[in-house]
Amino acid sequence: MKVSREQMAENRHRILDAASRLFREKGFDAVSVAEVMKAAGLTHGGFYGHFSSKDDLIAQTLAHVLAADSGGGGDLRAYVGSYLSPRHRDNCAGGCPTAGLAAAIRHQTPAARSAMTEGLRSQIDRIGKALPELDPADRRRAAIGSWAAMVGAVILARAIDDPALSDEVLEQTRAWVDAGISQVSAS
Amino acid sequence: MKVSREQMAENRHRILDAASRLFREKGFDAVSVAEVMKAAGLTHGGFYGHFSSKDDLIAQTLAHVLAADSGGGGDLRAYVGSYLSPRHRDNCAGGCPTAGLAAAIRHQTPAARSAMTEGLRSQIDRIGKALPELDPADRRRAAIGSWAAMVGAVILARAIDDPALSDEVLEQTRAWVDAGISQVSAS
DNA sequence: ACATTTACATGATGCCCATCATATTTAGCC
DNA sequence: GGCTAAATATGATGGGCATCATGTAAATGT
Repeated sequence: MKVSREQMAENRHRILDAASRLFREKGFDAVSVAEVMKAAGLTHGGFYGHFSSKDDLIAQTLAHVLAADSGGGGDLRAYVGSYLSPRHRDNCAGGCPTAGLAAAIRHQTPAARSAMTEGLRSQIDRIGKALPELDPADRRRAAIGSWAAMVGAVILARAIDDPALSDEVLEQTRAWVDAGISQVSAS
Repeated sequence: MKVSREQMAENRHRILDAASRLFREKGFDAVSVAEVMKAAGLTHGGFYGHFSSKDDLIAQTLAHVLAADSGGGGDLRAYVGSYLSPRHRDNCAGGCPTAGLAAAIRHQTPAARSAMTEGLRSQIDRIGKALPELDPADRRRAAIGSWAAMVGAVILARAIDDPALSDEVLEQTRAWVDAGISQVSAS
């Protein structure tokens, strides 16, 4: 059955949101088109009315979720603390798409890689802007280094089965990043 | 045809090596059992004589390659420099299995996660041992923070399509880690 | 030497999934 | 209000892949 233009736009949005959560939770390969559509409250048939392929869905989902990902707007220390928390580690589906998906993007289409590139660029800028006390060169270095450590720590913490070590990876990285952004210029 | 016991052991080793390279290059899902066997110079039929399932192959491959991964044996700065190099970024198949596979381990069996846990533990120890000038608490923090940043930076650098930004992520992270391991105690 | 076991090859089997074909219903326009 | 086009549903289709079944030949032990 046909639906209103407005309804269609909402459906499209629901598909992207559902895909975003499912991809972060289970990975691109482990999620079927039908599963995404079902999670969006539709059936698999209408999929190709919205997207030209699963690869297209992946690319558009990435652009969608990376644009929405508003990182360190306020206090950087608080952002780092919540990013490197057990709560975030355990919340893949609702968590940072970079931590959840970056490693898989190597195997995706150019459009997906391009979306990731823009996402990374703006994230580095956002973190840099939260470090106004540093001079520009140190600021960029601190932003990139901190972000790499944050993403790496969450990926490592999620990969292992020892909860104590996983917690420790998060907490030590948090302390390490905190120390780093307090005293960059002394290198 | 049957082969000598020695030949069989060599075949098994070749399968693990081929799987290790292919998994790092293309990811677990994108590599078929038949492809691994072919890369090892065999056909798919003999596979289940060596492994009970593809999941079993994944777990054993991880244990194999993580045990072989001798990280920062010598100079830590040199290790960091080669790890965060364009050469390593571009060499997935022969590069660090943690950078290539850690993010995918979330979706694997408990045996695979367990192998990853032990691999991380020994890598943290290795890096820590390369920082003898620090006192123990700082040493562990520096080892974990540095390793998280290294892994995260390579994953990010591999995920994006802008070579200049990719190079910059590696180089700035290298400088950031270098600075961090020079002056941890000042937090 | 021979029997037996065993490692590997060839050749199914069955499932899952991306994508396509067709039907149905209703929104959008006159 | 009726016509047309569009959005979604239901129902194929075809390929890839993990796994299994069976054949074959050579290594091993007596």
